[in-house]
Amino acid sequence: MFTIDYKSRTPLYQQIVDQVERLALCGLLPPEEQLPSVRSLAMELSLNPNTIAKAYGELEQRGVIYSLPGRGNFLSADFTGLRQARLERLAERVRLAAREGAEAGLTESQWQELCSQCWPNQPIHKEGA
Amino acid sequence: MFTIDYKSRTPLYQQIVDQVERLALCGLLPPEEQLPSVRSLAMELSLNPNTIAKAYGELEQRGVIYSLPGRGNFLSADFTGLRQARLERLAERVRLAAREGAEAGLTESQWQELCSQCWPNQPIHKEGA
Amino acid sequence: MFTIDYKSRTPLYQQIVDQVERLALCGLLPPEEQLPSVRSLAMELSLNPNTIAKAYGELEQRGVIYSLPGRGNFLSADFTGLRQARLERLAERVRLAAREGAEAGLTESQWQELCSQCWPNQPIHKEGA
Amino acid sequence: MFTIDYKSRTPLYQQIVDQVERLALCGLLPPEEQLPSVRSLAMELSLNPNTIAKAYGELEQRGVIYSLPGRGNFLSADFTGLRQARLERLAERVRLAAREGAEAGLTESQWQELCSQCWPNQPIHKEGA
DNA sequence: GTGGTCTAGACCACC
DNA sequence: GTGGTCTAGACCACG
Repeated sequence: MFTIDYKSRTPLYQQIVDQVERLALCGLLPPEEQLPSVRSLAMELSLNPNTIAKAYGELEQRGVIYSLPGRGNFLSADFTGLRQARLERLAERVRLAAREGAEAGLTESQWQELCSQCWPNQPIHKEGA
Repeated sequence: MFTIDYKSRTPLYQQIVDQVERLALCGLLPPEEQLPSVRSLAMELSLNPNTIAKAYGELEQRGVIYSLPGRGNFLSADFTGLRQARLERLAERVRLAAREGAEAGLTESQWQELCSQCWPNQPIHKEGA
Repeated sequence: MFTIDYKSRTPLYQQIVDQVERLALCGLLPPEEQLPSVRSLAMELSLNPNTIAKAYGELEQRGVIYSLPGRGNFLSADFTGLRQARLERLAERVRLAAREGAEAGLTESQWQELCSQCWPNQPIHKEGA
Repeated sequence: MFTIDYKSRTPLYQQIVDQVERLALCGLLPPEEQLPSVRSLAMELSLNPNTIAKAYGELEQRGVIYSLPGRGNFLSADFTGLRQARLERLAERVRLAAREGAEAGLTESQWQELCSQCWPNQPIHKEGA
C-alpha cells in the first residue's frame, strides 16, 4: 500500500505522512477508511513500530486522521482543510522558486515556459475525492 | 552584510551558504571579491567561528568560493556552474510542486495562474554578474 | 579496521577519508556496507567524534558514502565515479613527476625503468568490487 | 624571473623554493649565481618580504643556496645533493602512485602505457648544469 | 542507539 | 592578521 524509500534522507515517518496525505487527496484513501494497524504496517514495511506510531500521531495532530483507541486509525470525514493547507504551502513554495529563479537570471517568459513544461502529462488518478 | 534568523530550523551555516550564493547570483558579490574573515563574520553575527568555517568550507566544495590559507576566502572567478546547478534544482522543485498540485486537485489553468502570480514584481538587483 | 598515524602531518580526518576510499576500491568495503558509527569509531581510534564526522561528511560529499541520519553511514552503491576520479588524479600526478624528473636530468629510458620498478610486486586484494 | 600563482593553495614561500630548485636543476640558475635581494624580489612579486625571507631560509637550510650577510644570497657550488634528493623523492612519489593505481584497478600494462604517455614531449631547457 | 548542529577554546602554518 | 585542524562537551531529531 505504501512505498518507502529507505535510502532517502527524508525521515521515514515523514514519508508515511506524505503518502497518506497524497493518497487521501488523490481519492485512493476515501474518508472514514481505516488505516492498517501500527504493528501490521510496521511489519509490512520492515519499520520500527515507533516510526509508524509517530507518523500516525503527526497525521492525527494535523486532522488528517482520527484515532479510536482500541479500534484503530481512520481517515477524517473530509479533506477540505488538508487540501487548502497543501495548496497554500504549494503557493509559498512556487513563490520562493520564482524568486530564486529571478535571482539566478531567469526571465519572466522563461519562468512561464518552465512552469508549462512541468505540468504532469498523465492525469493523476482521482475518484470520489 | 548577512542576516541570520537564529530561530529558524535551517542550520545557521546553511543560511550563510544560501545568502552568499544568492548575493553572488544577484551580482552584489562580484567574482574575486574577498569575503569577511571567519573570525570577523563570527563576531559580527554572534556565531562561533567554527560555524562560519563550516559554511565557507561548504561553499568552497561547491566551487562558489576558494580559500587561500593565511590570506582569506574569495569568490570564484565565475558563477556559471552555480547558476546552472541552481536552475536545474529549480526545475526539479517546480516539477514536484506541479505534481503535488495536480494531486491536490489543481487544474492546469489554475496552475498557470498560480505561476504567473508568483513572479516577483520588483526586479532583482543585478549588475555585472 | 582503520589505522591512524597520529604523528603524520596529513590531517587525521583525511587519513580516514583516504583509507575508506582505498578499502572501497580494493573491495574490502563492499557497496552498501555500513560503516562503524561516528561514536564507536571515535572511541576505537581515540579521536574526537567531530573528527570522524568531518571525515564521513567529506566522503559523503564525494559520493563515496551516504548518510542516513539516525541510522548510520553506508558505502555507495557503486564506486565507478570514485575509481575514475582517482585514475584522473593519478595521471596528473604521474605527468608532474615525469616533468620534474626530466628537469632533474632523468632520461626517458631511466624514467621508464623507474616506472617499471615501482609497480607493486604483490597483487592488491580484490574481490567483487 | 619567477612566476607566482597567487591563487594556488601551495604556500607562496614554497612556490619560490620550488622554482629556485627547478631553475637550478635546469641550468637556468648556474652555481654561485647571486639571487635577487629579499626586498627587490618582494617588490617584484608583490609579496611580503617575510615570505621571501622564509623561502631563502628554507633554501639555505636545504643547502641549495648560501647567505653572505650584508652581501646577498648565492646558489651553492654544486647541485648533486639537491638532484639526488629530488630523484629520491620522485621515486617515492611514483611508487605511491603505482600502488594507488593498482588499488584502483589499473593493470601493469596500463600503468606502463600511462607512464610512457606522461613523458614530456618537448625537452627541458638545459645548459651547463 | 544513530547522525547533525553548535559552542568554546586550543594550536598550527602562512602572510 | 588569516584559514585549518582538533578536542571537549552539549543539545536536537530520528529510529
